[in-house]
Amino acid sequence: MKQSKLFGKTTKTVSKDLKAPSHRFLIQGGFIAESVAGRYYFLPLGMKVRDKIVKVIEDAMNNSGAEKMITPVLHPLELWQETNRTSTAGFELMRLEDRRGSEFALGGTAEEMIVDVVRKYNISYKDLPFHIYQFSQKFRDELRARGGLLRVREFLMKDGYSFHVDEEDFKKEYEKMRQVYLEIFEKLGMDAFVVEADNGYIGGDYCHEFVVESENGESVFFVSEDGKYVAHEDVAKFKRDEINIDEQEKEFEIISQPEWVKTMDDVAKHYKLPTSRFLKNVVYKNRVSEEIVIATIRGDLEVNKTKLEQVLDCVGALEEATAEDLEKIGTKPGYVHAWGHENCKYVADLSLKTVKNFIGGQKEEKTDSINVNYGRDFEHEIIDDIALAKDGFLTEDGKQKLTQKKGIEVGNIFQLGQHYSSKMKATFVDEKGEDKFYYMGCYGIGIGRNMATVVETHHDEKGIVWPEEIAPFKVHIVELVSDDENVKKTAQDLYDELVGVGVDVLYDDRADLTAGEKFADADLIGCSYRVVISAKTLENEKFELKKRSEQDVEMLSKEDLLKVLK
RNA sequence: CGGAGUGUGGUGUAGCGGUAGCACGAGCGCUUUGGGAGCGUUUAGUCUGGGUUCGACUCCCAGCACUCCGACCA
Repeated sequence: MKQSKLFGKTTKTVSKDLKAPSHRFLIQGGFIAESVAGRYYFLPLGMKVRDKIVKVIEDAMNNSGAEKMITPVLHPLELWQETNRTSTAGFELMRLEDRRGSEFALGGTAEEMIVDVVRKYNISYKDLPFHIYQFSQKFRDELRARGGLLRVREFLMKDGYSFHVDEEDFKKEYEKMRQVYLEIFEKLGMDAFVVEADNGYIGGDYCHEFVVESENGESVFFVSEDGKYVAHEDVAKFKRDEINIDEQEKEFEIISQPEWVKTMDDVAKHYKLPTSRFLKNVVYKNRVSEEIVIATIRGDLEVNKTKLEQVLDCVGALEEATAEDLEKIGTKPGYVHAWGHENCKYVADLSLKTVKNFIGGQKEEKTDSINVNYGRDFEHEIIDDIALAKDGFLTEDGKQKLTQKKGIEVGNIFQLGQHYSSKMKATFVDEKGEDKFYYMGCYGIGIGRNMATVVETHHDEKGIVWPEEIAPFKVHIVELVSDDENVKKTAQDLYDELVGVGVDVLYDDRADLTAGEKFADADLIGCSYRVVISAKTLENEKFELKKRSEQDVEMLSKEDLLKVLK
């Protein structure tokens, strides 16, 4: 490709609003352009990279035995109604209607479509297992897009779905995909953590996220010292330290307490005790059932809403309660009791068993209760793990420290079980001639997000340093403008020769640009090798070669140069 | 969806209740050519709709868009 003909330009300045390096460099380098928030044009340069990432994934999938296909982008809404995901899907579905009044969802994930196509055929256990996948544009009505390609409303995703006779067979595929995914991310130049995660609205029992550590990531997860336990904050288990478990239980009392004592900090100050000695109530409302949920937890811990939803089996349904909600159960913010409210559900965190003689739980304007003991003075019908883990907490067995990390979720694999096949009555015939529901898994990778994540992890102050596998071009020939006609001819000859043997080359043939501008662009775009041809290099009949990832330049004869680049 | 903020040439920005300025880019001419070069010249702008005012880019209201925080989120 000749750079003079390349559509899309680099820019010297870019809005300071673009904080994520991937966002800034991809825009500045002319890889992508914003249409509206969360929707991007991929310019020719960005398309080159995207195609290469697609190729890496496609090759890996095909090698694993999966088969590529494609579903329509418009999904009949009835399918989503079959699985009851029109309202419960965590993301708002984008809906539309054709002029005959048929309703569709713009695909955001494709479980229903795939199950639907599979159930159109009479399939025997002999046909199983199989794994079908696609690359397709996904639409998600994200409330807030951010960070350029890191979180968007429309993006290319590889999503695969495997079908099995039972869990045992499925597990082989799950394990295989875990390896395939790790190899894909390695080829893309990234080290991914395999993180136990929450299933969310996809359904099923367990799943893993592949997370690349990064400052600009949104996934928070924990890693044990030996690296064997890696879990997302929404599922991370940890040991609650025993605060004063040996203390003797004292007599329950209601005592007076100054009116200024309102927050957790206030009580800690007033009683001169750590916040772990107090009871805390966090109130939620189930937006589907309207039920009020009161989560009671040790004062120094926080409730993890996702864990709470898992415990109550109401994924995505909880929201913070408002003052009006509290009124309905006869109280107001700051005066929620740990027992006694009618028409609401109480859930306790395991931490309530680590403290004797809690303070709090029955706060009124001028009084509160002290020496409150869980199990003696109050007890909730549910006690479970609903607390947020924090950096430095111990693993469940108490043997290792957990380190908190932040990263970008670049892919994930899900166990779906018979969640979809049973809801959609998708069956195969087993060896006894009986209809059985498929046992399923699904596997996703967002292409644009991977592209952004590569930039997040492969850049310096001047621009992107693409891994060779997915660099837009392997070689960037930079011809420095000169009176010497020979410079142009030498550059053109080298370009023709490399292109002739199938090397991917970008040739900066632009006239009237200074060396500085050309070098700055080359650094920004980030091709793996830069070859400079100028009057100076020609003096010795040499070519200057520099790897983008290294500082030093080499002067090579054409023969040696071709050996490196071919 | 709640809170905050911002909207000025293609891009990045300044400014003021009274003629809208700078830089980059783009076009042309000349010069220059190893880290975003110089001179001259041309080009192009106050988000939309109302209101206040003699006069609004500026103040007020509404809408839209974008950014940030929260909520939400394979």
